[in-house]
Amino acid sequence: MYATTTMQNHLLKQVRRRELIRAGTTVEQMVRAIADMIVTGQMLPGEKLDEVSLAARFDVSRTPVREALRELGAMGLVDREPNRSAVVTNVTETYLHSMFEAMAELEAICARLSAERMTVDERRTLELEHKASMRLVHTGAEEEYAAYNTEFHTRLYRGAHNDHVFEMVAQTRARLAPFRRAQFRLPGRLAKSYEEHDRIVTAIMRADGAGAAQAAYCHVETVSDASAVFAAAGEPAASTLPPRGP
Amino acid sequence: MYATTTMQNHLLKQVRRRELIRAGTTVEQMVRAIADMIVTGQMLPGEKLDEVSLAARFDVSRTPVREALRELGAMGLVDREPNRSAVVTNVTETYLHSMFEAMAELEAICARLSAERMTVDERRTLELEHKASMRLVHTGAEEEYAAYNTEFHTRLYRGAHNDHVFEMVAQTRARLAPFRRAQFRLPGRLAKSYEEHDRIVTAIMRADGAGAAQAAYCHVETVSDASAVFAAAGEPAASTLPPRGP
DNA sequence: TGAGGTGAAATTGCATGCATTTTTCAATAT
DNA sequence: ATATTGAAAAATGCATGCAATTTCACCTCA
Repeated sequence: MYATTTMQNHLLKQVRRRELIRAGTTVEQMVRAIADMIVTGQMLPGEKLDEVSLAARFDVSRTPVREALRELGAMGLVDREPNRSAVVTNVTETYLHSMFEAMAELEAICARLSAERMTVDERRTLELEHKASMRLVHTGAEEEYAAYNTEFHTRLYRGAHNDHVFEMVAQTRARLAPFRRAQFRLPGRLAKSYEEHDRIVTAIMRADGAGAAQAAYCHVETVSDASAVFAAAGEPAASTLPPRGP
Repeated sequence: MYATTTMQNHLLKQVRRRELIRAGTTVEQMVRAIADMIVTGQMLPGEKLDEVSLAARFDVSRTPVREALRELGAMGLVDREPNRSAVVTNVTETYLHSMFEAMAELEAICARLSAERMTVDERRTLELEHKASMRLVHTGAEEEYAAYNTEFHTRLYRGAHNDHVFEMVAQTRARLAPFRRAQFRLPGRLAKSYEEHDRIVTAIMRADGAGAAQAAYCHVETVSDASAVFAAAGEPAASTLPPRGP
């Protein structure tokens, strides 16, 4: 299937090795590549990931492919069942709801801790970049704003100064990614997002932990509502968080 | 190394298959077995897990062993680096602290949600079992109380009715397990634990979410302090959570 | 037309083997 | 005595091959 002679394989391996000097082992690279395809929507929930195709695609044998899939399974990005192909995780509406709710709780924690712990530098950067993002809102630069938005939230997660919380929130965010695509396509979403960020930033600058938590919780709530959310392969899933703060 | 003829292998496989009917694939079984050894302290942080030994021990080839190790790595129970043996995760004091803090936050969330969402049955069971546990405190049955304690907390996690939060808290608990052994060996710890449980249960029965969260946060805080906590291979790590509720 | 059965092809699960990297340990130098 | 080096031993990374399971097209029969 991967029809190359031993000789050729060795040559290929040498070539690949050089590319990978700054990219870790084959498996790590594959995990990143596949995770990225899932998170960015190049692979959709429900899509099959068969080992032979992936092996051909990455020009490796099935062994590293299987290890990558196992890791992706542990990360929650793909579902695996014995003797079945791995599948991009497609969660039930109930589970999706639980992830959004958990995300709101986690963001609230990060916002609260950020309000209490961010360094002067972190606060300054947060506020500066936040204000700069207004330009993107005015020009309606959806793509750019989406990128900025990711940075903004990552700053919150880092600002909490808790590595384990950071891991959890990053993992939850990755698993949620396939289901929150195109959230900035909705009209007026950019401006609303900016305003919500503003409430969070203001509270953090005041070291108002409770206020920051409340604002962050509500922010995720509206993202949860605004997101183009699909439960099972294109089936729309209404999903509203309970109307409380933490 | 695994010196068996093909013939013998097939026979062994048949035998194993029967044992595994209710245990999933070889890899899944190994993941459970190894995770259990780590969580229960049969393997200590820093201990090496070499593939050949594990293969011999479970009487399989290295291929499934490698997959199991990769999954355990993704779960955070072992550390893996390229071309190195896997090692039972041994975290820094700082990271350990961040896990305990995260645990406190997660328990607080579960307690709050439990107070708001537990069914009548769940509340009744929680209270009944809690009261029954007083007997164990009086008789000083440490082992039994530890088992009950696990059940108690699992009930809280379930009572939150949020599957993703449940997953996160379960994973955090598993990763913390190697570092919190023997927490009930300290004199008076059983009685104190019971009292703290009592505050949580009382708040939940009153549907007092904030009170339950506060009580749960403090409970983890004292567990964090009381735990025999070791950062790097036997090095004691003082670890106190900040003196706040969520 | 559709439900159910059948066998070949496709796919997964695991064993084995080879190349490469790390580890070990003794010999030598400082 | 400690540090250094270098080659043998051991361990990991990945390719390949075979058995077992699943999938799917096709056929049969109601």
